[in-house]
Amino acid sequence: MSDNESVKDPSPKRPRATLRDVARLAGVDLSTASRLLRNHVAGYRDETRERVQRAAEQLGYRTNAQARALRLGRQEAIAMLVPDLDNFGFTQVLRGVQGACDERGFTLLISEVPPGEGESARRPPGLEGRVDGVLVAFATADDPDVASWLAGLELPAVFVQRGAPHAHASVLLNEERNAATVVDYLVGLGHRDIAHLSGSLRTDTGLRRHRGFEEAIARHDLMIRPQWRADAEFSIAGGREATFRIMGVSPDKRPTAIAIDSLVEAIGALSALREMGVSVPGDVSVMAIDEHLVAAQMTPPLTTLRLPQQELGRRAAEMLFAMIDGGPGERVILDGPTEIIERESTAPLVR
Amino acid sequence: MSDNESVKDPSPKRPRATLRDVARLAGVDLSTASRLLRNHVAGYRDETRERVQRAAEQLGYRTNAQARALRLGRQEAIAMLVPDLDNFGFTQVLRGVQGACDERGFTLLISEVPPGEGESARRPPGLEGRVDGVLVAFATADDPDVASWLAGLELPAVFVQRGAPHAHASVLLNEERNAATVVDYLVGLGHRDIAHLSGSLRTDTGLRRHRGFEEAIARHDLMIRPQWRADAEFSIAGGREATFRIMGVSPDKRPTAIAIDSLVEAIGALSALREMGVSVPGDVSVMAIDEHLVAAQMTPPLTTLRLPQQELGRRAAEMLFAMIDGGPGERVILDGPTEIIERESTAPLVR
DNA sequence: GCGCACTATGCAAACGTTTGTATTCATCCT
DNA sequence: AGGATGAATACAAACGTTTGCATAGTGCGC
Repeated sequence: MSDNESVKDPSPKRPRATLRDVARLAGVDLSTASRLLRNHVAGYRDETRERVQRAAEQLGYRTNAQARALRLGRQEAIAMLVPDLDNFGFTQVLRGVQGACDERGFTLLISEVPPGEGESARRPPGLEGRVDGVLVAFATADDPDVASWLAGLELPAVFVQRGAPHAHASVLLNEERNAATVVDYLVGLGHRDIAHLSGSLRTDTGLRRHRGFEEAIARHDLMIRPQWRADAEFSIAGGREATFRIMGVSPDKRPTAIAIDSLVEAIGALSALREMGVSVPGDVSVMAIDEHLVAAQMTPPLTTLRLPQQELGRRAAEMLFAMIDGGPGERVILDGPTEIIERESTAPLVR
Repeated sequence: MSDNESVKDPSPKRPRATLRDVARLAGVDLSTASRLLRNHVAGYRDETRERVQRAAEQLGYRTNAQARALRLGRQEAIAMLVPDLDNFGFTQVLRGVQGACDERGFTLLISEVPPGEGESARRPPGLEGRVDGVLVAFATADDPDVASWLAGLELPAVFVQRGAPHAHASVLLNEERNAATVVDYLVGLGHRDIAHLSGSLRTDTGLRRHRGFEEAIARHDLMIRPQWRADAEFSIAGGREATFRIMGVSPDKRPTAIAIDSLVEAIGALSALREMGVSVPGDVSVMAIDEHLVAAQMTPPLTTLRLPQQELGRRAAEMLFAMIDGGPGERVILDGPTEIIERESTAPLVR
């Protein structure tokens, strides 16, 4: 620390104009000002309305969100809880949520809640009275600790993207289909020995992709070695390690393709394969679910399945809004369009 | 959309217990309950204190943040505005901020504010009355549009990481030194023809790194071709394009090393170099400022300069807290420790 | 037994809104 | 002309806290 330099005080601290000030200046009652500024009110003279508007403008009036919240009993704000801001999977979802919030005039409060290790889990403070509902993108929603904390919040909650505890409102993608799409693509390239590097099977998403994978394998009448199924955390390290497990067999027993449940894991996988001297896609094709610009920058650039994440976020937010308005929660599976981004980590099987 | 399934209404909607309820149950006055629950009050009997505490517990009382905020005139919350959640540079800073907030019991509101294209810039709504101050990590703080919006907020603001308009409170790193560190390292490897792929020169950070680079070059008594200075946006695409400019000269006029201002740009650079068939580090060494796990996964793994970003975030938050408490803003340059992470994108010059 | 200094607690106002209801005033109908 | 109607606006309560001040109760010295 060095080289500090003070700075002129930015504001002369004139206290903010209140509604009362506006009313006084416009020569009307408080209630009149309130109604006219929220403007969906008929029954006032245009002249009065204008007078109030001018007064507000002149004083630089901005409505005090807390007072409003207090009176209304609602915040017009929601929170989105993500386990890890570094995970590429979330930013697009967040943007979808953000868009929906902007439309409704809701404030979005993003909070990173690293998956809890028992009691040490961070419980973001101040959600308490600050938001009307929560979007939860945990991998570990089943964690009883997190679950009970969430319940204690007594707020409408929608689980999104990463799976949901039983009977909770949620909007998820058709993960069975997504996993199947990957398998179908790889089979289309001629592969028959396909491994699955799954995301955590403790998550709904992981389980459903697993199911989809298995069904697709069966549908194509393929066989699979037990070692070809490896479960990992949604992280670079998890992907690396699982890849060593999958490929750590004699070369003739290796799969010719690996379907990977997330981009972060795929990045780890690439790193492991390089270390093992396995050529991609020469020896093994690699394909990941999740799309992000960075996939194009790997060596080789990764073939991915792009998911409609933005729409996912938007729908989840909309459901949450509906619940805030008293509606019931639902469990919806979003069948939005996916897209295979063909890059260079996959190739037809030559034998 | 398909397969929707309704879900049992999660809450019987018992209205939240208020302080009045607690007081009633404990048989004390509202004010007593209030004081005892915020507990830094002497002068009450222990028995009363306990009675209140028990009542609160029994009713599951949680204080209503708005009411409190309204009364106190402050939110105990701050916002951090980042231009792009996809940029690796921010997550660590965010964690530092988060840590500081947790300690003070402040709520952190993260918001992505994509750099504005004139009027279309998104102004996150509801900052208005919801936070006591703002941390700004824009690249484009000089944008008059953003600046005036920020001023209109009339909130204490601290600029962090990406540079600050004149005379605004800020905490930045010693970017001159950082740039120099990179140059020194490359020179130590024997390089004398060093290019600089800068982050946007419209940012304070960009300018200061540029200055540091030039000074270091001069200090080592080196020469530099004009084409070796390329300015780019802080993005993958920006890095790619700038690299084509730098290397788009006859091979004998190419630099032997490139110092890059950010990891995202470096990722783009690697992609461009691969496309041009330039070997890294065989033909050219590449080193980037900013560290992130993903740097280890590039081909080749990138040598980087790790910045004390977490501390940066923490300090910025603390300064903001001080300003919220009425203190003056400062401009501080953080001279925290940096670390060179040596990987495989740099090599000694052989000639 | 009276005032005094405490100690422990209650009273009430205030923060800035929103909104149900009351009021004023002009107009119209019969 | 007198009451009913309706338009335009004002009154006042309420949301859930915090906090300055007032008050009731206790023990004490005289």
